[in-house]
Amino acid sequence: MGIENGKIRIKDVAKKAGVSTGTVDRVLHNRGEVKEETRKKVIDIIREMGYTPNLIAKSLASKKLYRFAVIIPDANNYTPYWEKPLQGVLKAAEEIKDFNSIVDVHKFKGSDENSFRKVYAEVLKCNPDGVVFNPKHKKASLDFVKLMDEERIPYVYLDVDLASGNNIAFFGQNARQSGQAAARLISNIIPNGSEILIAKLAGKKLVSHHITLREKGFIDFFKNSNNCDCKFKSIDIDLSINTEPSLSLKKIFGEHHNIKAVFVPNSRVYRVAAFLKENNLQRTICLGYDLIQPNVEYLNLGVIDFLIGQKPEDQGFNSIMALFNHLVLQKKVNKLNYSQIDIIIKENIAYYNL
Amino acid sequence: MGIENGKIRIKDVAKKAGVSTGTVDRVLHNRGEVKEETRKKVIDIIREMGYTPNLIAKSLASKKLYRFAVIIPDANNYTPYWEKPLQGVLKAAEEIKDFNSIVDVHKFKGSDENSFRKVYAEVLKCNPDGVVFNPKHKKASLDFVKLMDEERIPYVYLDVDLASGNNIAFFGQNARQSGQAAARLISNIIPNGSEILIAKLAGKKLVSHHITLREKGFIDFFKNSNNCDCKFKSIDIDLSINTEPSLSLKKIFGEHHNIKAVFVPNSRVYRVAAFLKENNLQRTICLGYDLIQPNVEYLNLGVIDFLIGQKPEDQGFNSIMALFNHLVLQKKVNKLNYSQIDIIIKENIAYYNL
DNA sequence: AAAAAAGTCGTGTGCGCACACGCAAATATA
DNA sequence: TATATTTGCGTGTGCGCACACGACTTTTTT
Repeated sequence: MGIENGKIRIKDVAKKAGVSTGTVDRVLHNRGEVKEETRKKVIDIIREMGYTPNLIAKSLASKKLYRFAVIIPDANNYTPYWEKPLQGVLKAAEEIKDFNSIVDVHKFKGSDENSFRKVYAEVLKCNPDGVVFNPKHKKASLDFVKLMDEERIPYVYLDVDLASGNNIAFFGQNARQSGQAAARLISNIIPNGSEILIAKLAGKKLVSHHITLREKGFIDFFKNSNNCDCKFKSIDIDLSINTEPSLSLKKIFGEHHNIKAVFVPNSRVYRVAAFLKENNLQRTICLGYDLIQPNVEYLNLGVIDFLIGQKPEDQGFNSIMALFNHLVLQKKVNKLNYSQIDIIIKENIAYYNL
Repeated sequence: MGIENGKIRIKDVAKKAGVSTGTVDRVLHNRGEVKEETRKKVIDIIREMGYTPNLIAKSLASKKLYRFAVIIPDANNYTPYWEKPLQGVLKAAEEIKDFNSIVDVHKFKGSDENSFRKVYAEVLKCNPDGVVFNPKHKKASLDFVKLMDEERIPYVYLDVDLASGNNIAFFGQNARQSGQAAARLISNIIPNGSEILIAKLAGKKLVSHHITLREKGFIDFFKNSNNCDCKFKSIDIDLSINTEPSLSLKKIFGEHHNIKAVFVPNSRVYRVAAFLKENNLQRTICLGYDLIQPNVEYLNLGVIDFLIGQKPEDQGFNSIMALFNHLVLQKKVNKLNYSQIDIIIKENIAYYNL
């Protein structure tokens, strides 16, 4: 190391400037107590020698402990999905822990806005240096964001893009575009004039913005494509009713005999797959979202034909790293970060589902 | 920091073991000069307290400079592909440079075994601490590997798996499986009884093992699938003849009128796409490999229907990180690392081609 | 003019670890 | 028994940086 290796240290700058390391340090951190004249000189020499701080040493010497808070829905039987971003978050936590940075994970009940409000109040009390959160509850999230802006706490959106606020970054999928990709895959396969079922399965009647966008992209693709005149049948299925989704699906398939494909714009596609299998409808093309366990099983059985993936682990990981880069390393981070739209079939799933 | 923050330091271990930090250090580095009895005790306490070294401090204190060498084919007009792994390598280099680690990139002429031999001789002279290389030339690579084994230099295979040698890791695609994925995509679309053209375009008559495996996977899929009786026509096209590939393709399409799909098991698919476009054969399903620029263009034009990607940037990046993890962080690294088999269509390419 | 305050700047210490050095006890050699 | 040699271990220093402390100079106040 040292200057002979091309690495300029504070010491080298100080020597050349004819001052002490302390003075250079004060200049570097804008901590004042330096005569303007010497400050200028030091700055010049810093530039001239191309000094860049050694991040390793910087981190070791710094007593500042960075605390990052993560607020995401609790993974449960209905939404095992959120385990994946969590994995990524924890991996990031491991990776930055030697840089005086720790990550606290807070979970809220996905469907419950008040639960979210309660959690963010807790988080604010901890005075975090940065926050990653899932702004699925728009109103509450806007309130949260306002508070963080006041306290100048930087924050990152995960999975959903609030589209307003001073977030330093967003990580998630371009929902509309993913619907278009899904449409292309299906339109490749089914004959002209087929019917397509769009099945929106939700915990309650809550169909999220996300899902709407996916559907929109899906339908738009067919609209804009000249050689494909398929008919759509879009239905909402309330999974909190325990005869569902069987009830609704039976009815639909009974009434429409030309349904060649089912598009499920969220991760509950395995519920539809179960129905298809039980009723010997495996030849119906079935496409849904996310590589959660039951979906993967039906894909391997050949009941689900395609899954759209979005690397939720990476999203979780990158969210934390965005905060870290912004605050600790003071690197620039991209604001809009769309994940890949992964197309998963039986033959390539082994290399995604790690 | 310190123990009150849950961070166990050498000092803490030493105190609890009733020895000095020096002794703990000797135990940690297996540097001997410790009585077996105390060694045991220290080891136990390390485990008990869950000590993990602070990588930051470790790196700062270490005077050792790690040099990694990378040996890959030179990217040129025929194989722009190799720019991608290089990008990943350079990104990794940037990321580890504060950890006393530097990366030297050496290029050889892809088609020339002697060029490869010359380069590896140079590399060995530099006494690298680790090597990442592309063992496309089997014989020469085996010789190289032998020399490295003698010098106990760890090495990583990139893109091609030599299947012998003491490599610490391999990064690349499962070629056979990627052929299967390709087959599924095509078989979904084309009607039963169609003909499928398999066009192997190569610089000379050199068809690599890679390509053979992709073809094998492709054909096997159809064999094992019961409801698909397609006919295959497999041809080799020598691109060093400058009337190719037009000449061969014209002939084939003239003789076979039921070709519904073309499978090109490497990145030269854009040459076929150009032919299809010129001859108004866009309706033929066209599938090939790798997201190089001309391929991407034809995908966006709708001439190429699918591309199979393999994240070569990640492969390059991960190869270096494997060496780094192995040598510097002394973490375990997986030996066999198959990349994802990315399925790329017009609608999702924007999120892959960065 | 003396005392207080403010403005500048150098020095020293510690972050957690690696490693050189050297001391003391145990063992070997004479 | 005296003298080498080995074995086992503690101490000290430095990696590049952040920051506290104190010293010295200049300016302000009384």
